[in-house]
Amino acid sequence: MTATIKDVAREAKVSVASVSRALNGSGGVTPATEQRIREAATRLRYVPHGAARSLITKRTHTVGALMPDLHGEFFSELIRGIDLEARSHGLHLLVSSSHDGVDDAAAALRAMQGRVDGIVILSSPRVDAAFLDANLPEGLPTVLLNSGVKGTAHAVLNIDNFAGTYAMVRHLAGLGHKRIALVSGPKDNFDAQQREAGFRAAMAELAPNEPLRVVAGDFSEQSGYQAGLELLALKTRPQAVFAANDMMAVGCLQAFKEAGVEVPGEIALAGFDDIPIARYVTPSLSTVRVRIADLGKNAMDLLADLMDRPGVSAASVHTLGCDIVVRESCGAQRGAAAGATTKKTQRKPVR
Amino acid sequence: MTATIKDVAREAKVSVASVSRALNGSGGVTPATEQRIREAATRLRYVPHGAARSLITKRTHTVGALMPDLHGEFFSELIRGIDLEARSHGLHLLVSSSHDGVDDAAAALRAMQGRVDGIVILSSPRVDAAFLDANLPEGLPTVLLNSGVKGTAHAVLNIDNFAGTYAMVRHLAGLGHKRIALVSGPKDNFDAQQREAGFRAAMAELAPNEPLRVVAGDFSEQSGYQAGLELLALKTRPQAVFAANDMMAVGCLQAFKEAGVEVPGEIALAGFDDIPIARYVTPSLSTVRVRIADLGKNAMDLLADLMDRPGVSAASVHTLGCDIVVRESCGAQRGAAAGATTKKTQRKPVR
DNA sequence: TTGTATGCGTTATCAT
DNA sequence: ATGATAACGCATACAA
Repeated sequence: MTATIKDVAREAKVSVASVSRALNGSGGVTPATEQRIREAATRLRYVPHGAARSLITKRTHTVGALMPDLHGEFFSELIRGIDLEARSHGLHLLVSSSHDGVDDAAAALRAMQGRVDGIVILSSPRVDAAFLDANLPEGLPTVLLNSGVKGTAHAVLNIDNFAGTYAMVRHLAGLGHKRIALVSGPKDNFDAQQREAGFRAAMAELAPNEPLRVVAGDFSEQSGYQAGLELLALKTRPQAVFAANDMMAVGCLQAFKEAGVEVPGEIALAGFDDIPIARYVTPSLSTVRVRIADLGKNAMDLLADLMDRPGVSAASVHTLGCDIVVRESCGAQRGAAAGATTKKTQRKPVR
Repeated sequence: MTATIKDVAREAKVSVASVSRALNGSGGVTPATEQRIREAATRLRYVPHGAARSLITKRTHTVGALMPDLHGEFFSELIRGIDLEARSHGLHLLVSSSHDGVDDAAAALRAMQGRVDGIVILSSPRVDAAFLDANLPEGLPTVLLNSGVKGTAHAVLNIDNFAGTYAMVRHLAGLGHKRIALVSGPKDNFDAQQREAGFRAAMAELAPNEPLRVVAGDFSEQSGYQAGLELLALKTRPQAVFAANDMMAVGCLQAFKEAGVEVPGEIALAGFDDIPIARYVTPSLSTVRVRIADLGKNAMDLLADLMDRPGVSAASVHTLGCDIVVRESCGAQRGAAAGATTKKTQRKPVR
């Protein structure tokens, strides 16, 4: 904070250029003088001034993470995955979370100018293609997470919602359940859309003669509870319920419990996400596991890749596979058994 | 990323100085030319280069957050609280989490040099007073979270573990339980130490004739499970168990369930933290709630305060109160009832 | 009101 | 191998 390169130069009786060379290992400096310089540096507790360095270097060794206002496990695990991998690439992490409005996000993005070498963006309905075009500096390496935006010039990494849902529906069908209902998520949410698509595709194939039962939710526990009540009121009750996320499944479970309907005895239940709560409810919840930290790690790897070779077209689409986790709520044999259902982080370049 | 202040100056046909003045509102510029400059700036999508600006300004408008490798709710809520409050102060957040080793943390701290105006540090056994003295740049505003370090030159903000524990023990005692056992946390963990101290103080006062039953845990669910088994094996079983955190309480609960011991009928149970899982286990878990986001918010406020007036001695100790949350596991009437038990964020300057 | 010139701390270029 | 010195993009003291 206080000692600059000049101080070190004076202390070691050399020029600032030599100090820079010695400390950066650029070569061209006698072992003897390097030794002297290093000693002077530690004696003065010298640490290069990041801003000054990046001004000339054009590199901040920092990546930004832009995400909406999230609570809970998803956020922390994602950040954790990104940060861990960033460190292993020698990069730091500038986080800007908790922004809800468009202008809020835009301001955050602008503020990252000249402070980051690349950005990971977790999409939300508000942060779409138009927004990015308008606010993202040209040429800044960017990775979009869970994004529906197509045909952008950016790398996109998605959870394999479709395959995960499909696999779970197949599992339920394999247990003999044909009347499977879906509790869907918010209409404008990308994950929710894909999960519903997966559900419809699976049902069309596995139970083509069943009428589709879809009741709308919004990813909240409360909406899951409501959906649970609606489902119980149906003339012909479903044999199984697939909720588009775990929180809604938990809400359903509560509704079923209060109505005295046994799970999985009278009705099977499954969710999506594998939040920590899933294994602690009674009965424990079968679900589709998303390895969130891996999502962050892969995003960071993708970004580091883009940063390494600038100018190259970044457009590509990647997918992170999910596993299904069978617990008690869907009536199968109890156990940790998890079948890998979707290919791991398969890469499919967009044309 | 590409347009600099010079480009704007050329475009608006003025000097760079005028551009700077106009865009920073330093005054001394005709409304007409200001208008012209602003238009040129937006046309060129000009955004000031952060590094360059902070080089001359000596201000980065960024605060750092240094924390150990944490999963889950605590991390995310803390970051959320800090980030939210940072934004309202016009500050950005540079996160460095997930470091476990001392040198790892030291490197992270060094890397923040010249990139932040202040730091929030979540202490861990490894990050102690000596570490901070050695690695913290002199004069950099710093707030220590959940730290046992005394007599440092920094502001310290702690959870009121002592009072929270005391209040819960009092609640249990008020329910008629006198034989209360403690499942303690890691010996080198500051929170765990304070919670044990609170437990001992409460027992000394509320059940002075009872022998102390303390079984060691390490904050993990597994250790709680083990502790639960040990407690069941005791000649005289405790009437209530207070676990130093919720995860251990959940472990206990599992042990009790498997042993066919009813909670709260045969044994009452309480935890600490109020993690989301607490309300979803059966029976739901009574616990001491820590408002983690508030912890982050207060830390950020403290830091902003320090940053505002430099040079002033920062030494001070602050405490964030907790509430007890009564659920089913301790046998009281069901309900949300939460009594505020400890003073809110009281301020006690250290001499 | 506006422009010129200097310096922030560093790396990179070019002499020596 | 080492030292001057010019950038980097910006804010500001000073001159006009």
